[in-house]
Amino acid sequence: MAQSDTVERILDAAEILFAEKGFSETSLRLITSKAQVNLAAVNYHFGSKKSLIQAVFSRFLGPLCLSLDAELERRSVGDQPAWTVESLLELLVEQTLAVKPRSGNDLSIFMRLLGLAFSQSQGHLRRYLNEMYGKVFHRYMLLLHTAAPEIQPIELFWRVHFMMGAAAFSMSGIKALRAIVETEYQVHMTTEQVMRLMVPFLAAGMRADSAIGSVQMQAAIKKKAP
Amino acid sequence: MAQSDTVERILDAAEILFAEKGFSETSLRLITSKAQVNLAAVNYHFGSKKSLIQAVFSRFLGPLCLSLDAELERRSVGDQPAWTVESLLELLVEQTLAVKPRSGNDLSIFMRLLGLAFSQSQGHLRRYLNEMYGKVFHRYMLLLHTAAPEIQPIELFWRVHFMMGAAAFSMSGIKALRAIVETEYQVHMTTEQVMRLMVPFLAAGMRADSAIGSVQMQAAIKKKAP
DNA sequence: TGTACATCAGTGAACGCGCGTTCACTGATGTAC
DNA sequence: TGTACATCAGTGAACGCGCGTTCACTGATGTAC
Repeated sequence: MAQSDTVERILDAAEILFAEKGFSETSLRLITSKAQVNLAAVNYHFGSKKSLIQAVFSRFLGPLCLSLDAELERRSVGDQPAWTVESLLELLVEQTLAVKPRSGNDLSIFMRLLGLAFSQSQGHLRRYLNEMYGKVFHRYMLLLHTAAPEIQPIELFWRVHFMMGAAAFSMSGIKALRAIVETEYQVHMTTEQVMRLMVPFLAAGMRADSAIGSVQMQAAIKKKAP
Repeated sequence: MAQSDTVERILDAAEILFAEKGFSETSLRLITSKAQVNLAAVNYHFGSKKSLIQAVFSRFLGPLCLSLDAELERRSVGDQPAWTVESLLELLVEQTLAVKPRSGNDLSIFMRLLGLAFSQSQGHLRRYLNEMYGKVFHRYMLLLHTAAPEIQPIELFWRVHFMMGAAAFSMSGIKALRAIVETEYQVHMTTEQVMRLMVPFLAAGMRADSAIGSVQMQAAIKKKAP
């Protein structure tokens, strides 16, 4: 290899393999052989497998969060129309779709990685993502709160996670699911169309009547001493 | 150990450890030392680690699917009230909660295991679960369709998967999420309360206005020759 | 009742294997004088 | 311009470790005659 595209090649291979098999089921030997680089190159460039995992996430979450934050900033000045739940969800879809063409990879890879970040017990990864991107996430959460002020913050928190689950799960298995749709209903759908199908589903869920009151939730609330 | 509670002890330990760390991150040495049995006992009683994983799932999914199927059967005869989306979701929650007290384990363990079944790439497990419990799942899907006939089958298909995603995802990370809620909002919530919070969210999503028309989806539909 | 054998749950030690990581080394390129 | 040295990306082989699995064995209990 002339000069260093090694780092990019490792990231490309790792991204695909992690999405396919999970983190601990993907060995460095598998990654380096797919990337056609030396086994020791991962530790040379990244230091450890953990750091490689974090780098894979940063490569696509970095630009996404940057442009998402910029867009939120842009619309926060002047007399822009107020955010609605739908427009916030659509913004997220737009921004995600815009980041996609980076390496020609299928969008489902990013979504599946996102799902893994939550479901696999990689404590270091959750800490890293929270430290790096927690601020944008929090800002987005606040806007959702202003767009749906009738939902209590706690319920909003859970609903956001229900949303993320629906997205991460369906997107991560989207290849197999699209195949089923194709044979079962004779309809071909793109990943983008599935994402757009998700918007009204999620928006309706976000706007649903609160369940907090009807679920004897209040009894469980304990205010801690300040 | 006098006589064989060894099998149960292994299952108890494996269940907890799998839920905590995932399948491949949990070694047989960890399981057998927690269960206080000999390392070789797992292979003696179960044959392999894969079979142990399947046995862990069967122990709680078996009774759950049995009683869920029985309940669906019971309400299908005579002039019972028709199913609604909400009542179907609530039935699922009730049945899941009813199975829980088996060994005094926290419900979140079962939920996290269910989440792992989808998100970890254990092909053998997905095949096994589909073979064992696919029939009840299909029956439940059909009832959902009769409860929400205004949703086109394709969109219903996707919405069911959005639902499963929301459930599997939030439940599989529930321990960490509950901890966040506790520190951030000073509110303690049980897994059961979170599950009940999910019902109106999912039901509203299921009932949302169709997006198929407004999403230029029609243009993509291609009818295949019969 | 006594003996021989079969069954079965469980055991302890070892097996080979693939893992992440390390380390001494190479060879190309840049820099100082 | 020539030489000595530094830097840096990359390499090949080996390291020790923990893994799932295997196997010969034990000791208690049941069964046949």
